[in-house]
Amino acid sequence: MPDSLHPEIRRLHLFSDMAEDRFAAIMRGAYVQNFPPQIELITEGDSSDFLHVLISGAVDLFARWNGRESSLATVRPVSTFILAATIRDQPYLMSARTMEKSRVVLIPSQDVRSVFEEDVQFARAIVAELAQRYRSTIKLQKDLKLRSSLERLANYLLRHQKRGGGKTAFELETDKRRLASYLGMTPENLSRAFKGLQPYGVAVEGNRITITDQTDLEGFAKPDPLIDGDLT
Amino acid sequence: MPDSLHPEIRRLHLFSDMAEDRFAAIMRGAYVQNFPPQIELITEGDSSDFLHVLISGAVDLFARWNGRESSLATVRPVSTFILAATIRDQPYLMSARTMEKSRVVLIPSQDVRSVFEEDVQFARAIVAELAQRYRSTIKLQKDLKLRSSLERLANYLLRHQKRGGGKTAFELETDKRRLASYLGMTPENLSRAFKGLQPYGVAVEGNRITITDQTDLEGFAKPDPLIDGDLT
DNA sequence: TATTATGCTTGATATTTATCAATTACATGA
DNA sequence: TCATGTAATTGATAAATATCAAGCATAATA
Repeated sequence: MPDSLHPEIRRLHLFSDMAEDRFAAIMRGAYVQNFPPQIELITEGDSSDFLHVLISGAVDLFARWNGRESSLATVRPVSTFILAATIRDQPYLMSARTMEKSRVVLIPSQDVRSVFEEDVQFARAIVAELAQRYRSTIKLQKDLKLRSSLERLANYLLRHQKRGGGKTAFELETDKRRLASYLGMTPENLSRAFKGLQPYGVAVEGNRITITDQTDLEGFAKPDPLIDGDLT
Repeated sequence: MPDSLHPEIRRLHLFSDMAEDRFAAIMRGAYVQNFPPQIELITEGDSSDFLHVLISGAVDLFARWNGRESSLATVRPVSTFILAATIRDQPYLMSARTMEKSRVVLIPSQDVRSVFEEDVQFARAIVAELAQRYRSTIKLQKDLKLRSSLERLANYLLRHQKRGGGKTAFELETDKRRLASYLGMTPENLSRAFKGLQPYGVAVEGNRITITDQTDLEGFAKPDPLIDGDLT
């Protein structure tokens, strides 16, 4: 793996505080791979041999059961995924596939676990990361159980808008099929949900969303920092 | 707080490996409280001043939004709750209320965070616990997004049966109203769901469930270790 | 023992969401 | 440029789930 990638990975909160030689040790065993779009990187149930770090592109984390499939999260660079499985040395609970051409660093799980035992800074960083992710999934659960599909979409749009800098118009960064699955509905109903938000000030043109009435949409969506917040 | 409670708490994986003096330090600042049923111990949004350890009784973790409410988890003794909020020093995402008369140990969050910084064993235990809980919520999310309400109930019953030793007949340990909320449905629909499982070998008599046809029920429920497993 | 409160169940109906079947829009490559 | 495949939309219908209104148990209380 080229050393030129080190700084990017090092910048991740997970690795930023660890001792230099430990970091080097972890990087020695790691290697980079490039994947075309729509490649299944991970299949749920497999043993977690590698901690993955997405360097560029995008990855969809999803799950299957009884012939059905549902998208659970999107990974965007630069960030790690399937940390919990790696740490616990247990099978992956989610599958992962590239959404676009992606570059991924694979770190042998055994190395991660060893360094975790030795490096206190690293252990702490892992705690912070896990706690953060745990809280994110709790928020998702609240979103799913407390809101209707229309409300979920409305709040998704507001979150997305905020993350993009708060501009009135912005692009969806995923196809609608996947967005529907992520929000827990069918593509058909997502289409109808967009129409349903029109009266509240949402205009859709392909992947371009325009919030024509911010106040109205927020009035309907009732965003809550304990569900939609980035920081909390 | 009476020292007699120490062994019970010490037995928790979270505290079992830490140095004796650190444990003592944590226990010094802790105190016990007894609560009657239906008391709200924690309200989401509040700052996380205490790590809670349930010693006896039962606690419901739930969330509210826009006048609605949904049960997210049940805490049974002996175990901690709201660890992630404590570690991150961020507001609670869930509210908690006693389901029955309960005894709770309150450990100042500041103490937990200090010891977490000093004690490597403790930090590791926290990692293990958080990773475990994270994986549990992922499983819940899969349950919720991939299954119908009837399937969720069927699998819940099978999990519950297993946890109770696998006997043909067992008791629900919560009122049906809460169970419905936990499973993401209305009490009315839970009633109907029980009836809907009758043809698959489920008999209900108040809180007593009898699995009259294990094979049939499992054939319908299709339990999956990656959703329903305790260990994975 | 009667009485009241509470939780649970049932039936009727409404709403939400999914499914199925076409159709349209859009991008890709021959 | 046209052909072709894929995604998105639309309409019609079905299924799942929620709501509303009684009714029926059960257990606590007077």
